[in-house]
Amino acid sequence: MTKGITRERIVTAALELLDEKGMDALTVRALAARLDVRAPALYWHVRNKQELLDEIATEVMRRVATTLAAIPPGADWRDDLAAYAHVLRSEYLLHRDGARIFSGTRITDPAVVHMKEPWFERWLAFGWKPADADDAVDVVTAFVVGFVIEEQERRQAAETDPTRFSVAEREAWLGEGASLVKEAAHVYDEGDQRFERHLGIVLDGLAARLGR
Amino acid sequence: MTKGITRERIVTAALELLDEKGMDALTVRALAARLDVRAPALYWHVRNKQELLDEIATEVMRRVATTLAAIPPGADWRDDLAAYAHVLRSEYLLHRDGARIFSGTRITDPAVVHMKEPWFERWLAFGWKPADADDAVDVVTAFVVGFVIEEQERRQAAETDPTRFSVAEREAWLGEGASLVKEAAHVYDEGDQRFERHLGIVLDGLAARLGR
DNA sequence: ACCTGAACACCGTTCAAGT
DNA sequence: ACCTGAACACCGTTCAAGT
Repeated sequence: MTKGITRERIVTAALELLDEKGMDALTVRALAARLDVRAPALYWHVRNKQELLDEIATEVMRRVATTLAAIPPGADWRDDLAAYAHVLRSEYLLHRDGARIFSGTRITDPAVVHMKEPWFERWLAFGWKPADADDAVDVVTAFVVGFVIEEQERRQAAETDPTRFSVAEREAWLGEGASLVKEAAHVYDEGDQRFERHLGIVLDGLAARLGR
Repeated sequence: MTKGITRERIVTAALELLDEKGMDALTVRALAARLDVRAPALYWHVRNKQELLDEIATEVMRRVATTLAAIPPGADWRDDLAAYAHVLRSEYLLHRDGARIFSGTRITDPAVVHMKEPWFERWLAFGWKPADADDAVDVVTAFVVGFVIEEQERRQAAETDPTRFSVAEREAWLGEGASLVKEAAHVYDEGDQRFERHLGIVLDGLAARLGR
């Protein structure tokens, strides 16, 4: 009870560190320092850095699942999946490089996976099969992951090099030609609006395949 | 003309190294060794490791664009986008951790972006606006990125821990309950078939929104 | 113009030893 | 059971110096 390092405290501190300083600064040594301990101490609680990352990713997904469980269920699967997509994106956006780091996650806690069950139950009532529910969740997840990776990359690039994503600079960089590509760039919108529209497209696809 | 290190040769060697040994082994020093040169030499050709990664990602996207340009155009936008999705996934799968590394790409060569133009031209003939074409490409890209990240993660995990993704082991790990989640896992399919089905869903969404 | 040697300030991880 | 000190085998990057 002197130091009281636990897996929980390690994960919490790691997320704080990540948010404050970014992925490159999330080192075993820096994490140990934040917990007022020497680096090798962490290896008593966690096998290696990969396991640490798995643990962090699991915590993030636990927050997603918990947030969702607290939301009143929607009118149909479309509402539910939209809510999932929004919460997942929000949680990724909360953490620097979130989508990159936390996607392709090896969840370490079965309880987090169990939290899918109530959703599956509800969707079956709409006539889906378990495999359909699985497809739906995975298609939406893949889309959100891809979208937010691109989104966060863009934001970071805009921070370090503000000229990079200005329409004018981009046109100069593109040089002659590609007028349609340039025209598209002119009406390019970012953030929530774009996400909403693209998510709508994906959900429309599910409606077409799995029926509304 | 003694060593003849060029940006091109560096990128080619980096891709080889990545394929053979994986992402962690793609170090500046190992890359230099492969080119029969000392590490600092690379810094004459490339500003830093991030720029090197950008250059590699650009080469990968150049290959995607080149492969696509060599394919006879499809009957409609759906064929075109399906071809794009397939080529993108294939190119990612060719390289270890490909989707993770190459997504959120900062393309360094305008010529690669220019290669989108002919596709945009064709799709406008189907009644799309440039912004629609942009949305379509980005939604498909996001989906493919997310799908392949998950796919590659799964494969890697299966390599290092073959029991991890066996249905029986997973059920044991899940413990009691979550019967629908387990049922879905039973009929889970991997690889091409799953990709085809999920891509179909996304394309259906585009059809619903942007019209066939 | 292009490359090397040497150095700096770091990494993740292991392991004997301490309490 | 939990943590430290010291060490190992690395990193990316800089920079004076060489050719």
